[in-house]
Formats: sequence, C-alpha cells, structure tokens
Amino acid sequence: MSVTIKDIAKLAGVSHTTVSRALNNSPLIQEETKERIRVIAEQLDYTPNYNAKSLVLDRSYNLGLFFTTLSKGTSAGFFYEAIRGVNSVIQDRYQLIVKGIDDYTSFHSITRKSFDGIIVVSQSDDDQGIIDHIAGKGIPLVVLNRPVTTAGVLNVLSDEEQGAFLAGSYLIEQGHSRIALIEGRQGFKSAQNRKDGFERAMKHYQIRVPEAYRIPGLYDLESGHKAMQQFLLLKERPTAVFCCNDEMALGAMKAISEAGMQVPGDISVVGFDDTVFAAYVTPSLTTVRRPIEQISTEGAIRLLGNIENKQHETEQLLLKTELIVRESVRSLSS
Amino acid sequence: MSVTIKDIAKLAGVSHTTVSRALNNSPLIQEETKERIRVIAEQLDYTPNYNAKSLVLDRSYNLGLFFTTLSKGTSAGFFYEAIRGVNSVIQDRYQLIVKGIDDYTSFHSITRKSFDGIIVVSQSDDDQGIIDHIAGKGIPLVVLNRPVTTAGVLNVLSDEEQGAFLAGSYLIEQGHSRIALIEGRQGFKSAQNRKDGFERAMKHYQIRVPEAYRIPGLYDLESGHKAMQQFLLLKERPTAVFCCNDEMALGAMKAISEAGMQVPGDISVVGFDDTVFAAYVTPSLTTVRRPIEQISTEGAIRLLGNIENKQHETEQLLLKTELIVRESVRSLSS
DNA sequence: CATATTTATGCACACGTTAACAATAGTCTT
DNA sequence: AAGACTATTGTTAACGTGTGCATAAATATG
Repeated sequence: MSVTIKDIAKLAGVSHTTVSRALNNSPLIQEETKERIRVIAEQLDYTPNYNAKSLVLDRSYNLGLFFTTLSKGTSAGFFYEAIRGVNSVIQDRYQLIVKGIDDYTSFHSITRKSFDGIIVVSQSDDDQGIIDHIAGKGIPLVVLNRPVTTAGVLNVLSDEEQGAFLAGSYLIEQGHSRIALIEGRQGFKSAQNRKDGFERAMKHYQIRVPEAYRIPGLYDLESGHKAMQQFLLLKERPTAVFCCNDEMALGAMKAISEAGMQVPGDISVVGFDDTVFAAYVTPSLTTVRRPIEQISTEGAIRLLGNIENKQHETEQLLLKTELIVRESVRSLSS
Repeated sequence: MSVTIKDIAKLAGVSHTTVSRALNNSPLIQEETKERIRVIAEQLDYTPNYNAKSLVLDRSYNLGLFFTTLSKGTSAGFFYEAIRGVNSVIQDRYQLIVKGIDDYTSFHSITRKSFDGIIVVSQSDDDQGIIDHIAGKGIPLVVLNRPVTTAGVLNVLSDEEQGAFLAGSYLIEQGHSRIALIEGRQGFKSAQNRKDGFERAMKHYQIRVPEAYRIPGLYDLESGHKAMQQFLLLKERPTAVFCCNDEMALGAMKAISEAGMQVPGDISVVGFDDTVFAAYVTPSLTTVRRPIEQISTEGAIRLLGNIENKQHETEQLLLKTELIVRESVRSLSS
C-alpha cells in the first residue's frame, strides 16, 4: 500500500497530527521537527491522498470545463483555444475536467463536493438548464461566450453582434449591395448574434437582403459549401457573402472555385473567428477576430478569484471584436 | 450541508449501512426496504459523496488524458479528435482530466489513488519519463500515437512511416524527381517516422534528395510557409514537396501562390493527417489519412477493459494509414 | 518562588462511505 | 422440538486526513 502520514509519524516518533501540521507548514510546529518530518516524507516518496483531504476539507481540487457539445458543432480551433486558455491559468492548483453538456443525462452528479468551480463555455440558450443547476448548488461559476443574467454568475464574452455589424458594414462600404448570409447553427447563440449584427448593418445602410440570400448553416465546412452552391444557382447572384464562421467561409470559397469563379473577383467572402488558417488560405480571408483565448483566460482568472475570495461578484466582461481585412473582399466602388 | 446516507437512515428508521447497501442494490436487502430507501433518497435529492467513496473503495473515478504539450506544437484538430474519441467511450463512468505533460513540474501527484487509468497521447520520446512513472506506479496505461515497448503498457498508433512511404512513392510515380521535404517538429516522434517513410520511398526508387531540399518545420502554418519560401529561392526548385502535416502544407501552398505560382501546375504539394479542411482548400490537398479518432476510441476501450479486468495485457495495435489522392499533385509522366 | 503565559505536541473525533462480523428472527431438517 | 440454516438488519471499524481541545514543558512575570 501507499505511505500515509501515520507511517511517517511512526518513523519520526511523533503523532500523525504533528506530521499533518508539519507538512502543511503550520506555525504550531517547531522548525526542526518540521524539517525532520519533511525529510522522512521525501524519503518515503509520500503523496497525500487527495480523496481524504477532499473529504475533510470539503474541496475537490477539480474545475469543470463544460462545452455545449463535444460531438456536434464545436469547432476544433475554438475548443483548443478555450482549453489552452483555461489551462494556462490554473497550472498545478486544480485538475481540469472536460465534458460535453450534451453527454449529461442528469446534472445530479454535479455538486459542490465534486467541483470547486465550473466554467461553462456556452454556445446555446439550451445551456441555461445546467447553468441554473450549477448556480442553484452555489458552485462558483463563470459562463463564457454567451451572455447570461443569472444572479451571481460571472460572464465573459466578446461582442459578436458588433463584430458582425463591422463585417456587414465593411462589405457595403466596399460597394456591395447584393450581400448574402450563411448563418450559424440553429440554436447557437452566436448564430443569432452574428445574424443580428449583420442585419443591423443592412438596415443601417438600407440594403435589402432577399430571403433567398439567407441560408442556415451548421458551422462546418460542408454546410458552407452547400449553402454557397445554392447561392450560385440563383439568377441574381450575390456579389458578397458573409459567413458566420471561417470554416463555412472556407467551404463557400471552395464552392466558388469549383464553379470556375474567383474570390474575390467574382464573389467576395467574409468569415468570422479569425481561425489560424484564415491568413493562410488563398486568397487570405477577411474575417472578424474574436479573442477566444483571452476570453477563457479572463474567465479562468475570475473564477479562481471567486473561489478563493469566496465572494460571488457578478460581473460581465465584454471583449471587443475586430475586423481583420485581408484579400477576400473586392472593392466595387473604384 | 448536503444530505448523507445517515440522514436517509434516520428518516427510514434503519442503519446507515442498510441505506448504503440498498442504494448499491445489494442482494442482502429486502426489496421493499430498498424501494422505501430509494424513494426517500430521491425526495432528499441525495448525491453520494464521491470523495468518501473513493477513499474507501480505492478508486478515483478519474481518467487522465495527457498530451505532450497543450501549448506548443499540438494541432487543434488532433487535440479535438483525440478528446472526442476518448470522451465518446467513457460516457458517464469516469471524469476526464486533460493535461499537458509539459505543465507538470513533478509527476509526484500522479498516483494510483488519483487516477484509475491514464491515456498518454504521446508525440515525443521525451514522454518516456512520465510513461515510466505511470507504469512504475502500476496505473493502467495506454499510450497513443507513438510506439512504446514498456512492459504492461497498451499501445495504439497508426503506421505513419508507411503512410509517408506511400506519399513519397506516389510523388515519384507521378513522375516527380525533384522532391523536397518539410519536416515535422524536432523531438516529435511523428516527425521522425514521417521523415523515415519518405526517405525510404526515395531510396527505394533511387531518388536523390539534396540537403537543401530538407527543412525542419514546427507543424504550424507559419513554419510551412517559411520553409516553402526557402525552397522557392533555390536555383533548381523542387517540383513537389512533401509536408509532414496538413497545416504546413497549407502554409506552403500559400507561399507558392504568393510567389505567383500555381499548385499543382508549378509545384505539387502533399500533406499528412487529412484534417477536416484538407478537402476544402483550393486545390484540395492530397494527403495521408491517419485515423486519430479511431486511435483514441480504441485506446480508451482497451484502457477501460484493462481497468475493469485488472489484467494488464500488453498489446500493440497498429492502424493503417491511407493515401487520399486529391488535386494538389500534378502528374508529370503524361 | 509561585503563578501566569507561551510553545509544542498528542488525543480523540470528524468527514461520508463500505464491509467484516455479530445478532436476531424466522424456516427447515430429522 | 432441538439444532442447523437462511434472510435481513445492525454494530463497529476502517479508509487518510485535518482540527478543537487537553496536556505538558518551558518560559516569563511579579
């Protein structure tokens, strides 16, 4: 079996209480005693049993990192950056437990005993159920990527509506008036926000978008590809397409080139997210940058603060999005 | 505080032992008693304290999923598929703890008490340290993606050397003889394997590859881009380039088109991994498919089997790689 | 020098669960 | 009908750790 503080106690000729205090660097214990005990612990390669610690200290040392889904509609880049961001903050202090919300059949097992804090990377309003559950249990919680108003819940997200507005406005300012939209996955909040921002730009500049210029997508390459094929069948084709993420934009560009047309010569394309490959496709993709990694680091920092101060300060942090102009949009105004 | 089996016992008028047995569906307890207890547990919204369970049962309900690094050199797609694959297998039974090996300052905290099993997605020979540690502690372990010979360790990987051989051979069969190589990240086993396979193909067909035709990369877009720029400066440019992953291939294609040249008209490009975007770039990328998700599901299945049977069957599973021919290679033979 | 105070350590219990063993009542066997 | 057996439940200890309180020794106080 593994070595416990009692084993150390026996060797050091003290009680296990003293060992516990010594290893936790309690001021009650004499410095020499501490040192003697530390040496023995080291020699025996002692590791505390975290289950026992958790039981008595009422802390789990676990952080939950929950995504709306791991299997459908979450893009690899987004997922990766979110985990990276959180991981860079927590270092050694916590274990990071990654889970898809749609894998839960019941939230029953999510308790204050099993998670010291939880980060929900929320992509859908449907996540409200788990958010309410977590908040109801009094577990420190931060929700990323989607606005929530639940009391006591921290919230970090980017202003996607504004980003989409910038993208739409940019297309118009470049002289486009026949502008189509490939929407995000239905039920995803980001899909709604980006569409809203786009529509606001259209309204602001009084550009009419016919119904045939709006097609819902699934945030993946294939759906962007298919949607663009639809647009290409229209008698009056759009001169520009705003795609609600970069992957769909890439799919759309593929469809355009397969049809023997050019980006941006024949049709301009704008994406959203500024994924790593956006700068490297040909032509490079004009898109909206969303600070995913920053969102997740900020979220993690706030969560840890909240856990350690035990105070539940509610605060919403809205990070800016930014239009990144590259080569995939043609100016018609000159 | 939260409700415990003792609370239930009091209400049911039985001992807490009986409650424990009832909730674990022990055959020792009368069916009516069980049912009565279950109802009360339900009403009180009882959730077992897993730390207490862990302490006495000597199981943590945790599975570790360790990557060589989370911050440098692991591509998003790879990371995503690996987690997805493992997650799809473990469902509710375990918590999945994701970590970067390079985040560990000491492996001290990795014990049989804290992990029921561990999956190491290994990309570098440097991971041998943690593998030895885990195996030494007697924790069930499966290593993915890199061959290991440590006793008692399960191993699932794809035959990358063979894949690279196929890619190299294909280029030669298409009539290429000036073939360059953009290597993977130094220290990564995959980089070595892919290079080896490529070299074997060259040797097999007696094609000489000058030193200037080999440049080390970092597995990211930028390094592929830079490497290709180097090749373009050569007096005698290669007619084809084998890139050790798709991201570098995309970077390379970008450099080619920036130089005003065409893929595959002027230079052919082959990648490795068959990431999701490979089919959607223009021209679509000829590459080697590696069954990442299958590797991770197979690995997870074997690990669980090993944990539950408690037998440590050592076995290496080598999955096939496959050349996916698309448009990025030109045939010179016709 | 007697008492008060500080310092260092130990004792006993608690956290929530499971399990070996004991106990009780009812049933079967011959 | 006495002993053996079975079914059901309870008693108690254990897992490894932290902590309130008691204790003992050392030191300070007046």
